[in-house]
Amino acid sequence: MDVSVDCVVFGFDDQKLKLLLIEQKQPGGGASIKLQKALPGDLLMDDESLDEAARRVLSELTSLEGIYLKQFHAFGDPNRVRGLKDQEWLRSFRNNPERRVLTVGYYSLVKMEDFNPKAASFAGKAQWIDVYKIPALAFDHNEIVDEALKMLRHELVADNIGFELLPEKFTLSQLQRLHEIILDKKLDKRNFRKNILKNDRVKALNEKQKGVLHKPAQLFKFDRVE
Amino acid sequence: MDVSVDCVVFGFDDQKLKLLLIEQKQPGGGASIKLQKALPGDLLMDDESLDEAARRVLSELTSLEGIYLKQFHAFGDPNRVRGLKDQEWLRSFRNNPERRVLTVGYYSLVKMEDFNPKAASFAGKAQWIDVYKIPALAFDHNEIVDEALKMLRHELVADNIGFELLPEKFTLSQLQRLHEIILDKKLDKRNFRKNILKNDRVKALNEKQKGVLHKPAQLFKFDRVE
DNA sequence: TTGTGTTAGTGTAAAAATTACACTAAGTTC
DNA sequence: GAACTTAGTGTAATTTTTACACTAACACAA
Repeated sequence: MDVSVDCVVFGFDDQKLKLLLIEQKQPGGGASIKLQKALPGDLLMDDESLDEAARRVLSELTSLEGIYLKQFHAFGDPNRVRGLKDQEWLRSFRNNPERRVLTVGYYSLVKMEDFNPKAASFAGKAQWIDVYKIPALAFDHNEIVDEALKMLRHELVADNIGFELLPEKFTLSQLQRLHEIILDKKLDKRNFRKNILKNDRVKALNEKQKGVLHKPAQLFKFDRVE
Repeated sequence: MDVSVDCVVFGFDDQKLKLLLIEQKQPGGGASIKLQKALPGDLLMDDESLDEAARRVLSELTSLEGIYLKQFHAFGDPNRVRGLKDQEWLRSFRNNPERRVLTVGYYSLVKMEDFNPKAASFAGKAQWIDVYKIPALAFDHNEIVDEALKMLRHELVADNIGFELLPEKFTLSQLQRLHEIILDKKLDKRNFRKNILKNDRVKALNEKQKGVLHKPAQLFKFDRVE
């Protein structure tokens, strides 16, 4: 059996929660097939752990290091790579396209400003897609995305990991908007701020927002070291 | 690469939290090797999903159906089956003992009364071991157990799954003792009861404990259907 | 039958956490 | 300096959580 990892990479652009998807590679030789979008992922290499593989996939795609990355579920349906389009594609790229593939899902939080797919070397291969407008993906990737979303929503409130999706310096309004969009519900401004600020690792900076046409907001950072 | 599932099966005997471990099979042919205890598990069969495999392992071992069972983590260290004793054992039982094995961990909650290892057909192969006295296990099974325990502790408070480890009819004192032992801390009786009883699915029965030499306790059941 | 041992079962007041809610402040642009 | 826009702040009411001690019901022994 083959084993792969797939990464569900979340990003946030101040308006929408997005997902990093890749366009499947077109096989060489003219015979064009129906391409689908897919999660970035790869087969495990011989001497690589699951975490290493996931980190490799991420860094090959984005050149980013030190990104938030967490295993969340293994997907092992024996038919998960047996879809028609999936088989067509696999026949072009795998020695054993029929072979069963188990995949381990990772979800990852990226500061979107840190990665511009257009600028990356394999230009255009990857793109940020609105999480609420995901098309039909290859394999069982839609299911994997759904699970990752559940996980994200859960960890967002349980562990306050929202800042992983924001720039180093952020305002509390940004963070609140992020929560509201991910959880799809309005939050009370004052209560939200109280809640965030009781976390000691959220530090106010001596710096304000600039170039906005209203009262500039205080900037904060999240202190990783305790 | 091979893929297996391993089941961390918890049980509770009113005093201790226990784990179902099996003694590794002795290879035939006299050449006795050092045997270790291990988690029940098996390689995936060709057309079997992960969940199905885990359920099969469990039902082959205990003949029980409808047991609480949940995937919790995949373990993929490339060297996780390369220990000396592990290799020795694998050489006796596997065609490709060197082959890398990824395993997916499941944790499972069993009513201990439902399964007596002594009585099962492969008598003596399995046994209940105190979770706080686990010996060195085969492969990375100690690590798997540790992760499962974390998961159990978390779900016990988050989802109140304690009754899965108790008989159909149980008393609140039993349930409290269970919580205290798993979480390793004393709980306040009154607050504990309030907390449990605000869950509508915990139903008082018209029945009391019998044969105890003190005030008999009210029995409760957990209503699975909503 | 009475007393003893043992666990079951119950309520309340104090403290802490969560919720709901509305106005002033600080910038920008015209 | 007026208009616009978002930032930022406190308090009272409600809910949730905590701490805590005595009576009730049974078995057994005397």
